[in-house]
Amino acid sequence: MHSQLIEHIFAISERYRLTVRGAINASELGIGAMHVRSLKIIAETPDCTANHIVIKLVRDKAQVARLVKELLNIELIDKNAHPEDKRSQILTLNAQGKKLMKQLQHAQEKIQRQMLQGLSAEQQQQFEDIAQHISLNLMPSKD
Amino acid sequence: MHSQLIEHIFAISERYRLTVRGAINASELGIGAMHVRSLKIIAETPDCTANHIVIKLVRDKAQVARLVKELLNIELIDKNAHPEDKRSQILTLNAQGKKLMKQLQHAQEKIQRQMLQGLSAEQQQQFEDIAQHISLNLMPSKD
DNA sequence: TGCGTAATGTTGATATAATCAACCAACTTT
DNA sequence: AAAGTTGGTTGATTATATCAACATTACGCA
Repeated sequence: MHSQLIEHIFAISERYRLTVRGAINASELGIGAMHVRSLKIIAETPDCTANHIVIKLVRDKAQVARLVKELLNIELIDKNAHPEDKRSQILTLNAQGKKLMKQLQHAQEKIQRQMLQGLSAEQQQQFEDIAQHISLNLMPSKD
Repeated sequence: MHSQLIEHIFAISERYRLTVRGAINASELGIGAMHVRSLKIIAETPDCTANHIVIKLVRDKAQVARLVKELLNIELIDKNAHPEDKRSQILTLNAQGKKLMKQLQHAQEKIQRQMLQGLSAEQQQQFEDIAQHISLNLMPSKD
């Protein structure tokens, strides 16, 4: 059985996280991996709400609320009233957030080049497809 | 670029962790994913030391020291003097630890069957090989 | 239209995991 | 013998996660 498989997955996840952190001086900004992931979701989602982030990250809404609050505090994002639902706010990157997002993108591209080194395009695609398959297999079911 | 790739990796890692946790009633025992990983390392390593766990998990030795201490406190492992190095202790699973290890193995086999469902043996092997390749690519270098 | 339920978000409290620094004893190298 | 390194411990702090309770708003149904 592939008991080593999950250790490789853990290793990739942990090292990627550490590498991104180092690359953007996360400590200086007082943000961590989860802040970064939230920023990415806000960047790529029109009309992004906290609830959307909860769904995407599969996280407790309390936790996401705190992440959003922290991003507002360090002025990387703005929030605006939802046009239709008074409970919600629309989250967007502000100028500073967009700037950081660019830096982040450079860092992540570099890391991805490193991680995918020595792999053919076909292998990369296969790996991504299987990773998606596995992650869906592990999706918490509703029943 | 495969910016979704790392999100799949994160998803697999996080869901696996949660699933194992649930499967062995980790909260009852007061242990978490890192305890479990440490137990596995102790189980499969003759003459296991805390330092060996540090190397395997790529973790701060302070953290591993605390993990080991907690495992000693809940009486899943024993420690014995190292025959040659007074600084070290040899860690081993005791009867209770071995029992839990069996439970854990059942749980992990089940989860792995779930995660690998719908994948051919060849795909599984390819995925594991590429995962190992990627994790080595991300290994922190000494220079 | 009013009521009950669900959804969105917030806050407090607590638990798990991780990191940095300083320290001690033991081992290795010079 | 002294200096440097290693294995481990502890305190302090930070990051991440989860549970529970709550308030407000939205929705569905009788």
